Amino acid sequence: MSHTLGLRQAQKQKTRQALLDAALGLLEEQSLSSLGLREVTRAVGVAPTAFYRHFRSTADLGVALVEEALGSLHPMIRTIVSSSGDSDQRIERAVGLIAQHVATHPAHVRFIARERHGGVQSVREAIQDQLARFAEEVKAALVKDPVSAGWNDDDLLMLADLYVDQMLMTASLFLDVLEAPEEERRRVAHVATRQMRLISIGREHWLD
Amino acid sequence: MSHTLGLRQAQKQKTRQALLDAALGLLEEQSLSSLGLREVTRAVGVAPTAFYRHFRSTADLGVALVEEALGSLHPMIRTIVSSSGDSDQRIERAVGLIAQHVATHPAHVRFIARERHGGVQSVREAIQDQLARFAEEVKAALVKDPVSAGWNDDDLLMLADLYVDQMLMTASLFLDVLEAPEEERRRVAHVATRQMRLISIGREHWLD
DNA sequence: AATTCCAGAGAACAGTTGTTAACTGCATGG
DNA sequence: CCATGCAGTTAACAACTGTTCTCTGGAATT
Repeated sequence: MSHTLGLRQAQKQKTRQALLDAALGLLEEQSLSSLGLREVTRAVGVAPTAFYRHFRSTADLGVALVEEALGSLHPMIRTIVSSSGDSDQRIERAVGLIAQHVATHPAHVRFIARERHGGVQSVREAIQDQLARFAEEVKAALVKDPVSAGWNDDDLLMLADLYVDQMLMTASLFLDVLEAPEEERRRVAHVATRQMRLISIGREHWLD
Repeated sequence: MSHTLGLRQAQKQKTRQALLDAALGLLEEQSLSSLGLREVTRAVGVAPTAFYRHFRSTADLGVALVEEALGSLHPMIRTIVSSSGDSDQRIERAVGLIAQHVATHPAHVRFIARERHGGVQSVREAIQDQLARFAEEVKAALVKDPVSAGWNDDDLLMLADLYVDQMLMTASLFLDVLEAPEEERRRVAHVATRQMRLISIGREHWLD
């Protein structure tokens, strides 16, 4: 893998990224299934036909956006699951990290929340795949935790799924209050923290 | 309130319902923000301009669909929360009812899951409002449960929200496997049941 | 029986869409 | 240095969109 690209390919990737960025911006107030190819190229300042040099369709662009959006989320997950400390500390740190990620990548979070159940099949599938990966990763981390002693594989995956879903729900809630006064943002964080805590308590008593 | 409508109004409501039904059908493979008014009228077999006799815009129609879709869900919630028996029995009955509702009203469930985070603000808000109502209702039922003794209002609402979200997540999962072999549908039901159970366990030990 | 009302039809509008084909200019590799 | 490759342009297409205005037939009201 040469990381020194020719001027040619460098410029190409630059426009490609511009298309992705423009699309992400336009998707703040609509869904992917209504995103037009001309709309995107117009926002970038490039001819409509240039779009085809990079993507077969807007659905194709959507799949690329999934990679980008969930790629940025991946390192955060690793940080959360590898975090040390007691249960409450880890939960508060996790909620804080989620809030921070939503604040720095709001468009990514919005895109995933929106298109996870959205109208474009290929994009839905791409998201499901990546989330399944995340769940596997969470599960792998759970295995190493002493609390998980005696748990079977199925139950570990069911808990991992629950955590992933809860993480997305929380992220979406943070997104809704992004512009709201800090008081309300703290309220959302407080609710999310206690929901996570309740799940953790359920986890600790699962084998009773 | 006279429930005997004139021929006039009866025919009008009939067309209105036809528009709603056609829209719901078209929304199986796209999102509301890409649904065209002409598309809907064409599916019904009526002139495009007739649309305006019933809705200001497709967003307006979307809000009407929220009423319809979540209206059909309301009685189910009441059944679930007023269900008797021990925790495990109630959970299994709840999961069964959700599965049944998804099987009988798949388009409604898809619409809510899709547009909850979708691209049309007014519809998103309408869904949030209704879901907040549901959470209040769940909370009201939780108060009556002896397990909730000593819980404060905030924690009850946070648990109610968790239940509502979990219900929607489960419904969406059932939707994904609607056409799948029964084995996989049973697997989904099994996972959902254990997730609910884990939450219930957390609830029982919340005050420890 | 005469009048009003109104759900729906019809036609026309300016503007938009995705896709095609043939092009231009410049970075690239021989 | 010259030939090739290819990112992006230009022009044109048929098809589609939301919205307006005008009209019509039959139910509702008097």
